[in-house]
Amino acid sequence: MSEHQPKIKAVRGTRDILPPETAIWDFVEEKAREVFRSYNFQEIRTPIFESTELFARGVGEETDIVSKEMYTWEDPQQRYVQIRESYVELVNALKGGKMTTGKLVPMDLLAGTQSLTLRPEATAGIVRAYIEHNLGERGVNKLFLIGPMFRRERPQKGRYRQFYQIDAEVIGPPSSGSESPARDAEVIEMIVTLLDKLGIKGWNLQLNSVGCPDDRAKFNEALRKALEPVVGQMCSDCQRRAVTNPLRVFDCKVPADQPIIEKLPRISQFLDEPCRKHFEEVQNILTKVGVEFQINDRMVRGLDYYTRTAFEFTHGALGAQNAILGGGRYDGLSESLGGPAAPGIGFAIGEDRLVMTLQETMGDVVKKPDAYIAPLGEGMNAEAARIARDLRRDSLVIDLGDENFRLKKSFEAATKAGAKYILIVGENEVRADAFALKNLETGVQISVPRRELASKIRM
RNA sequence: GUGGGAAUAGCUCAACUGGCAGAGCACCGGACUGUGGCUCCGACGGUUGCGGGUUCGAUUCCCGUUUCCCACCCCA
Repeated sequence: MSEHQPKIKAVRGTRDILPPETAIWDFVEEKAREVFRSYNFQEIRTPIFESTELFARGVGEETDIVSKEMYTWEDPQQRYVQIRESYVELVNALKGGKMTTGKLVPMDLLAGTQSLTLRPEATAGIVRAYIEHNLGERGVNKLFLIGPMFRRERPQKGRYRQFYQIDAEVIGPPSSGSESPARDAEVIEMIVTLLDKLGIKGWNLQLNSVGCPDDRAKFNEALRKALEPVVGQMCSDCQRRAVTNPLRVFDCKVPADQPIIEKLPRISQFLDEPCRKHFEEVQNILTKVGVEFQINDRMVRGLDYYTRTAFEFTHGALGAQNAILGGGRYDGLSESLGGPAAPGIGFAIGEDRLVMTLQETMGDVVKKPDAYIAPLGEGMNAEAARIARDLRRDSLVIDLGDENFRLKKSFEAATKAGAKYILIVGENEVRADAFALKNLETGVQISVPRRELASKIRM
């Protein structure tokens, strides 16, 4: 730290997650892995950046995410271009010089760059990997992914430009049963199990079916027609929505608009027979397994790929960003990315928001040291290191001081670290090969022979 | 992207109408040279987010800017 160098800070919308808060994050991720494991999900890790086209085609060009929130850049492809140029030179020299690079490579490669994007969500990347590695050959895939996502939105509480999602997907060829309502119900019930294990109460599950693309087209049409005569009486937001995205009218919270919205057509009236039965069966299973939900036929989800089942878990005390997780079915996504038919359903938990709901109720998930070793006097660091190594190999959590500390300072450090025991390693102890072990909670101190240290500390 | 509020020590916050920038906690040292928490004493800690303007004088008023918070939008 020198003079008046301006401090470099975390950039807008990003943040450091520091201890002890990181312990809560570990706790959440541990529980997630444990629960997912019991439903036979396996972890997948995909790259944090992908080709821009993946999200444009997968998530949808017209969504807010793709149209204005992605971190996208042109990535130089120099080596590729150099090889191409020398290749062209070579060919021209041999054959008399008619060849142009335009015939060799696609336009974006000719320009020497390719468009890349930091992933704004997880599903597109997972489906890309599913297609790329022919994962459908394995039958149904139950996958989960934990990691950061990036969206260039204006930050506020519970909304960051780098945020973390815990994502899970069930995807496979239709013959594997991936289309079954049983999968929808299983995934939702799994979430409830996870929330229970995390001790999160007061959540609310909203459920809807957004039908298949045909249903939605008809619904959109009907909605437009129904809005035409009444939209003039609605709030300015709704007037705008009626033009840009009529579905969003249902998000309106203006009291005066509610009677009008109540009378608008609902997606539920436009579901075709298979979609309707599918949705009924999802509800049926959820009811049987005792998962409480509310049908909300006003809930519309913002990503283009959703079909049929859509759901959202909300939690009070999160402010305006009250959705802790959301998900749904995406039966046509694989095809739209050039892959085989691969119906799927998945969800993404906003880990930042989940941790927020936990922070209040959570006491102490930090693992405190079992013992603090206090070397006392010259040459004792080495002796202490040896003992620490033995105890740690015995799976104990050991913190270690320094031989230059006065004993008082070692005690203070041990207390601050929250250690259960302090172990003094001084000349007297080394000579006797027995060490002073004091329980910092009870104040009881005993002398313990070297070989009994681990078992005494464990008590 | 739009609108509103805020920013002072590591943390939580004071500072009247424009007049020497402070407290509690934390941290470090001492009282106490091999025994912590309690107590007492002391020290450290700041370009008042940043840049400009008004003024004899700005943490305070004005303009700009950055970041956070709240709401919109949207979503996890």
